[in-house]
Amino acid sequence: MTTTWSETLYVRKLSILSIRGAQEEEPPDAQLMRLDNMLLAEGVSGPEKGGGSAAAAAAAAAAGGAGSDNSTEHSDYRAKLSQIRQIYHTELEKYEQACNEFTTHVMNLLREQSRTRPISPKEIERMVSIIHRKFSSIQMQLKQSTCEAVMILRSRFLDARRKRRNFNKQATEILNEYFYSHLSNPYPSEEAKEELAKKCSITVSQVSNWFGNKRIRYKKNIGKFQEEANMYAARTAATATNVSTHGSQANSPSTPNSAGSAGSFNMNSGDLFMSVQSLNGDSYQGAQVGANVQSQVDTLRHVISQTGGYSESLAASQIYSPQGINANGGWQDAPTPSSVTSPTEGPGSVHSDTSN
DNA sequence: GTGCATGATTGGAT
DNA sequence: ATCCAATCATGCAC
Repeated sequence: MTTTWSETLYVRKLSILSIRGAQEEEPPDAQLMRLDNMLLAEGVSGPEKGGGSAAAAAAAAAAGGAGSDNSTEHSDYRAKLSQIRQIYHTELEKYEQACNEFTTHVMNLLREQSRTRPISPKEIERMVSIIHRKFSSIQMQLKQSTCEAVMILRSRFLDARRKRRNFNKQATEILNEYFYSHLSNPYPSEEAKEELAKKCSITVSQVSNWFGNKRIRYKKNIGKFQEEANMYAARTAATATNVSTHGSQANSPSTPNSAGSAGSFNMNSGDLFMSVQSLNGDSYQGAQVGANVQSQVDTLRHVISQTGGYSESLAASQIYSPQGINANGGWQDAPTPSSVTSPTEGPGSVHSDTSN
């Protein structure tokens, strides 16, 4: 049995209630009072209407945030809560009725027995109290399970994951554009996050989530994202007109160049070879190089002009390791790209991308 | 229905 | 505090 989110959630909350009861540290009245209070607060046991809607409104407000479509969910919540409420009340009534019936039944029995043997009023009192205790424990169970039901209902409405909505296409494009144009270091600053959030009309933490997910998923399966990368790369290239002329220049030595353009983010595993292979397709090259120009071409040209050729290891070490995902994986090892790009900072406007 | 995509959450590492 | 990695729960295409 794997515990679901709702189970863990309500079990955590419920432990406050149930642990004490199990320990019997305090009179059961206290536990009963807690249950009663909770049911009252949730609007289950209180007056017909009032507390319930307040609790529902609070839950919906907490869950909905800025959402405007929570009215249906709100009514859904209310409907379910009133369902629970109804069940609770009918059951409670049933128990009370049964208790009364059973008490009178026992009283009648005792009365009958009193003809044959003497029965003290104390004995009657004892019997009645036993019956009442039994029924009140049943009642407590009912209250507890009702609390559980309300907890589950509430946690369902409070859990954001249940109302996950995909971001709209425009937002995704903006985020992807930023991601792929900052592929060498896809860690937006706080300000950048804020700006992206504003542009996409999402929250900053959603931006953070998105980048966290994107980085990890990109790294896990670079090959899968290659096409997407190329697409956004081409788009960025189209906007970066001033560097497009250099693209062809850097384009001529095919292998190192394609590796270089891809190298900044592909140095993780066997995926590298896959992506490099795909990049060697002539249709990709220009776009890919053009896309990365803002952050890469200057570095490339610098290295190329310095080495004068392609000493494989040298080129690789100079191009890949500082900026890209290194052998250990992750961009994390290059947290300050400025130190990496600083050698090339003089000739080119390497940081033009960050100003985006 | 099933499988993949995706946003959110959680726990651990730094 | 931020990030990564794993995972959850939902959305969506088939």
